[in-house]
Amino acid sequence: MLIHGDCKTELQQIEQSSIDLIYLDPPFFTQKKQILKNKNNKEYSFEDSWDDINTYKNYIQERLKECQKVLKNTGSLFLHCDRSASHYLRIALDDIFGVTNFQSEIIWSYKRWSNAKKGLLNAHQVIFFYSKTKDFKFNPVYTDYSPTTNIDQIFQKRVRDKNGKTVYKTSENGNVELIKEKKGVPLSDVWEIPYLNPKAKERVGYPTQKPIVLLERIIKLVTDEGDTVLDPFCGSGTTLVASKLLKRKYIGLDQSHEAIELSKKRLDNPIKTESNLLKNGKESYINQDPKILEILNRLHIIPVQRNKGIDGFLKTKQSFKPIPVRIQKENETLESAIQLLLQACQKNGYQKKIIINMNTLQTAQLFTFDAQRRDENLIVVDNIDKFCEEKEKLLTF
Amino acid sequence: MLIHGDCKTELQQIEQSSIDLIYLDPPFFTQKKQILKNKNNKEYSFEDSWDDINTYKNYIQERLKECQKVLKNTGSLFLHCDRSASHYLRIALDDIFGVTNFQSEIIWSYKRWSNAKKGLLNAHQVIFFYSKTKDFKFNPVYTDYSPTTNIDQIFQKRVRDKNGKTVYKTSENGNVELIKEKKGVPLSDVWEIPYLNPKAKERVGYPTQKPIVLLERIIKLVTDEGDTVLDPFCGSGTTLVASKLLKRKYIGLDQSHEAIELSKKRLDNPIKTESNLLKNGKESYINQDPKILEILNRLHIIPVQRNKGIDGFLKTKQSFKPIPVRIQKENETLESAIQLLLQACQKNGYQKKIIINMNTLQTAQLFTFDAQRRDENLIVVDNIDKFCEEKEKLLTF
DNA sequence: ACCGTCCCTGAATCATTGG
DNA sequence: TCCAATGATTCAGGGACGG
Repeated sequence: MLIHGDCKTELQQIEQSSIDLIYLDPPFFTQKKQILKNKNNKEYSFEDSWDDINTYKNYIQERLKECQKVLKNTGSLFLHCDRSASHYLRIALDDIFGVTNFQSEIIWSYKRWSNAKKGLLNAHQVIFFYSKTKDFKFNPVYTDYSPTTNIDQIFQKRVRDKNGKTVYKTSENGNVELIKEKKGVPLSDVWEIPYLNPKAKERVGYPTQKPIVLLERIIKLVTDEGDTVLDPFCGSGTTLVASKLLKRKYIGLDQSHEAIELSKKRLDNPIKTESNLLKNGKESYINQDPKILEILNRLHIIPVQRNKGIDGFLKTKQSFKPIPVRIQKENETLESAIQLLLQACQKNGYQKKIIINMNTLQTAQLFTFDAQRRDENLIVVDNIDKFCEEKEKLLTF
Repeated sequence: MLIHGDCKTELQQIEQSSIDLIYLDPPFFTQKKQILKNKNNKEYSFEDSWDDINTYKNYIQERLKECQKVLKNTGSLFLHCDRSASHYLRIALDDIFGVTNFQSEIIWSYKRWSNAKKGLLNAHQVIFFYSKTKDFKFNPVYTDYSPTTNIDQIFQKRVRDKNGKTVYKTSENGNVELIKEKKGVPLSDVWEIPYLNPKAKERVGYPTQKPIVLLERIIKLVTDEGDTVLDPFCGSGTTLVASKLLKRKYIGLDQSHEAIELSKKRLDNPIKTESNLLKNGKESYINQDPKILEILNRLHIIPVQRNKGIDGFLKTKQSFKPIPVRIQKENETLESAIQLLLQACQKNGYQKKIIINMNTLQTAQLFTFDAQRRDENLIVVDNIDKFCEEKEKLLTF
């Protein structure tokens, strides 16, 4: 739904406690008129000059109050701003939502073309995350371990010794005991997401347009399919497009008729730039050979950088499992690959180990077993594609 | 110099306009007593519980006013805080230093062991950077280009076309014109610096201890050798240790006698943890061979990821120069290395080109010249170490 | 001295072209 | 058809300059 008008009055028309997520991207108090042209030279703009900070503060405050009323008890609000007035906005939010409902100060950090400024290059904006109550809806997101994490070790069980100190548990035979799975690292409050590139197709010519991926992350975090998302300053409609792509209901408000028209057009034909940087990003895998990494990636294996014998650990949809994998290297016999893997696993009690056999990629069968290998709980994968298909099933052993 | 006492009164004893940098790391308003034990089980603590936010605000405000007075006109203040009270602190700073002297909201982001909290993992703290006047001292820091940057291109000159649009300049013969030098990417306001590891040698057992590298970055940014750094809440003395290591004068204040004693001890025997993450970090160079990268690094050459012929561009202490370099590869004759480099340089008007000859690393002479190569402005470097030594001189051609 | 306006800057990265 | 190399475009910018 798209509504043309000032959100202060329009929000009063919306049923109370009916919205799951409000994302606001109001003027930032830059004290400038924000102008941009689209590809057809049509100009879009909005005014962001104010008499003083108090005028601005009151303007936002009035609207935030209305936002609070329409939120469900399980709902959340994300307020996007920058250093210009973030401190005043935060105080207003504390006031309206209560200090205890402050959840996060999210930092959106990005690389950006630079300029001649004396001092540091500004490369972040701030998003305040408040919930209406402590019972807010939240879908945890887990990320990969950093390449520096010692993945061998975090799978080990821990106990407290007699002094109450936590130590890694070792069984009688000197082996380490392993925990079954790890979910990964909870998403942090610093989000590195590429800035909307000058050449991106996603750009529509509206000033200060935000990337769809940023909005998708927010929407997924606190809503489910079918929930309702509201953006009181919808501008070019990024929030609404992201909501639509994620099958959420959406309500967009804006004072500018042009913004509403533009949003309508975008919703009919949503274009989203797939960011390669975001996809491939920092997993710029330091030591490993690109070919090997490609295979690891295809098999959803988390790469290990610091181990002679182990190339990675297996990952399922939900978690990492302590199943070490080695891919046979180019100048390496299958036997020596196996030896290296087994050596690296020696003192660790891994239940299963996997070798990817690179000699036999074309064979129809999935596995090769023989007696000795079965004893060692070693699986030799002969057909990567088949393994890929059936992995989820196989991992429930 | 170390002074035991409340900085409010002690600051009044310090000469006005005499300090180049103040770094403060006051209590964050966590409403908890901060306690930690060192390796010998000695307990350090400080109180961070307050009646209300106003008591806290006043406490800090009074001390910030004294700080402002002792700063030189060219001086700067860095206030370290976290989300608990950053908004109130910022308002106090705006008030005391003036909005126009706000320089940056620095985000110190780090990876951290996770906890079970519902919501996002807190993984950043905030450092506000204010200058006393607009004429503050600032030593720019430049970082490497992103691997995705088209370095070939950004060396090209640009002009405005008849429509006033900026385009890259092309001379009559179709060649591109190049600008003389590039400095690199200005340091941004988001700093990814590893959190002080619980096991780091650097740790002395004082709660909320900050990493020395963080302080070093701040100190280098706004002071020179011989300048004076002041820390009114010096705690374990990290600021002072960093100042000492960088040959700055230092003044440390703290109300806790134990903190002063600890600082004294640390200053006598400073231990700094070298962070490999920070050193190797993002230079996880995707395509290039690690051996090649090591050589590039040794020669202070900025790597190019996306070019068949060019391995990197030369970097001096101050800037990058558009001088392409190729390192002869393992299975490559010198002649074919030269051909590849020349080919890659064809359309670009590079003045000089450099080949690193990997066959002759032991020879005493630095260069090989012959007539043809001189015409092509090609220098063949036969001795890397010698080249390294004399590079700065040679580059002033 | 202050404000608005113009003009210059520069790295990032997606889209397009080329092989 | 798919990479790799090249090109285009940007300014929740920022300083200089003139009224």
